[in-house]
Amino acid sequence: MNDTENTLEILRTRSLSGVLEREIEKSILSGQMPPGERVNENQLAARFGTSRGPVREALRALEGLGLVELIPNRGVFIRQPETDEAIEIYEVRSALFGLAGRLLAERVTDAQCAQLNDYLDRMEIAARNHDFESYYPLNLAFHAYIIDACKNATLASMYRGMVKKLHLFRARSLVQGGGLDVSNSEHREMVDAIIARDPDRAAGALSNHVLAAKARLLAADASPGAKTSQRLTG
Amino acid sequence: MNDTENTLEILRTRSLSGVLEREIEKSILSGQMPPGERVNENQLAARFGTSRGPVREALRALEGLGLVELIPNRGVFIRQPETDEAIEIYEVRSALFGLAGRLLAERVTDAQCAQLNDYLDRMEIAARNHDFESYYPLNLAFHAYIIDACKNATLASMYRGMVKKLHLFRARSLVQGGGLDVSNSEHREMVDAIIARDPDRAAGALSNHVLAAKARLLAADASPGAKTSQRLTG
DNA sequence: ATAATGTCAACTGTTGACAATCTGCAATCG
DNA sequence: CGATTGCAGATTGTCAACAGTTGACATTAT
Repeated sequence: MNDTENTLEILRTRSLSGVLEREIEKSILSGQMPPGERVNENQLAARFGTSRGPVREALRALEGLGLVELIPNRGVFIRQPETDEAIEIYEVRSALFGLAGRLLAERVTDAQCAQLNDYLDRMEIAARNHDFESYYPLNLAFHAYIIDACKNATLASMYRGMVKKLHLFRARSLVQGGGLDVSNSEHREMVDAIIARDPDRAAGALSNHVLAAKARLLAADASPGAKTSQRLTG
Repeated sequence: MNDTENTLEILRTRSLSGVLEREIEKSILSGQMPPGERVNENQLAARFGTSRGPVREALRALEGLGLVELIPNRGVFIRQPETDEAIEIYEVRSALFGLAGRLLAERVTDAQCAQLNDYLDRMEIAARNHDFESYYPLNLAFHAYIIDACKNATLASMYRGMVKKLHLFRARSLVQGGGLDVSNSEHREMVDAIIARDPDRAAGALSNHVLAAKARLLAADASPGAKTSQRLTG
C-alpha cells in the first residue's frame, strides 16, 4: 500500500472513538470480554495505544447499545441480561420480525423469493445431514437476508441490536434450538407465506418463529442444566 | 437547602456527563436547539460550567439515542429525520404498540381497565369541548400508561426512543392528527379490546392506531403546506 | 476472635492544553 | 469578472496530569 492510499485509509476511519467502539464491541461479542466482567479504561487505552478519552467515549456509546453498564465511580461492566430481560427482548423481537415478514410480503421480488428458497434448500440439506457447522451460518444469513430485504433501516438496526444483546444472555446456551427439523419447518412456512405475498400470514409465521424460541427459553429456564450443549438453530 | 443536603444531592447525581446528557436532551426536545443546527462543544461546556470532556461523552450517548449525528472533524448536528425515516419509525412503532396491546390484554387488571376508561372519559369530554389544551396532555398520558402497564421495560424504552425521534421530524406539524373525534374513536376500540382481554384484537387496534397516524403523515406529505397548525392527536 | 476504624493503592471523573482539521474570507490569477 | 489559492480564526480530536472515590487490607480496640 502506497502512502496516498494509507493517508486516505486513515482519513476514512477518522475518529478514534468510532474505531474503538467497533473493536471493543467485537471483543465483547466474541466472548473475549465475558459478561459481568469489569472493563478497565487504562488497560483498554494501553491495548489500543491511545489515551482514556476516546476509550470513555466509545464505552459511552456502547452503553447506549445496551452492551455495557456504567456504574458511577465504580466502572464499566459487560452487561449480563437476566432471564426476565431476555424474555422481554424475545417479545419485542417477535413483533419486529413479524413486521419484517409483513413488509417483505408486501414488496418481495421474484428474485428475492428465489434467494429465500435457495437458503431454505441449503438449510434442508444441512439439516438432513445433521451438519450443524453448515446449518448455523446459513441460518444467520437467512435471517439477516429477511431483515435487510424489507428495506426498513430503523427496523434492521433495532433488530440487530437485540440479537447482540441476546448474545450476552448468560443462559443463551439453554435457548439453543428445538432441533433442526422443527426450525426448518418453521422456516418453510415463513418463506411460503412471503412468496404467497400474504402480509398477515407472513407476519404471523415470522412472529411465531421467534415466539417459539422464547417458549424454548422458558422451558429450558424452568429446568436448567439440561440441553446446554445444543447449537442455536432459532 | 442546607449544606449537607446540597452535598448529598451532588453525590447522588454524580457523573457530570449523565446530567449533561439529560439537560442537552431537554434542550433538543424542547426545540431550544432546532434540528439541523450544529452543536458547539465549547458553548455547551461554558453554559454548564464544565470542560469539554463530559460534554463529548454526553453527545456520544445522545448519538446512540439517534437525537444527534456525529460527523468526524465537522461537529455534532441535531438530527432531522427525513420523511422516509419517519415512515420507517411509524412502521416499527406500530408493531411495538401492537405488541403492547397484546401484552396488556393478556395481563390487564380490573383497576387498570378502570384507569383506561377514566382516561377515555376525560379525553371524550375534552374532545366534545374542542379543548385541545386539555386533550393533548391527556392523550400523552394515556399512551404512556399503556406502554408502562404492559411491563416490558425493553419495549417501553424503545417506544419512548422512537417518540423522541419523531419530535425531531421536520414535518411533524403535518402529521398532527386527524381530528379529536377520529382519534378518540380509535382509542375507544383500543380500550374495548384490552378490556375484553382479546390479545389479537387489542394488538390490531393499537397497531392500526399508529398506522392511521402514518397514513395521515403520507397524505400530508403528499400535499405539503396544508393543515400545518393542527395539534397532535395521534 | 471479632468488629470497627484507619490507611493506601488502584481506578474513575474531570480538567486544561496542544495538535490537527475545517470554514470563511480575502488576495491573486486566468 | 469569476474561479482558485492561501491565510486566519474557530472548532474538533487527543492527550497527560490532577482530584476525588472506591474497595481491600492492616491495625486497633473491645
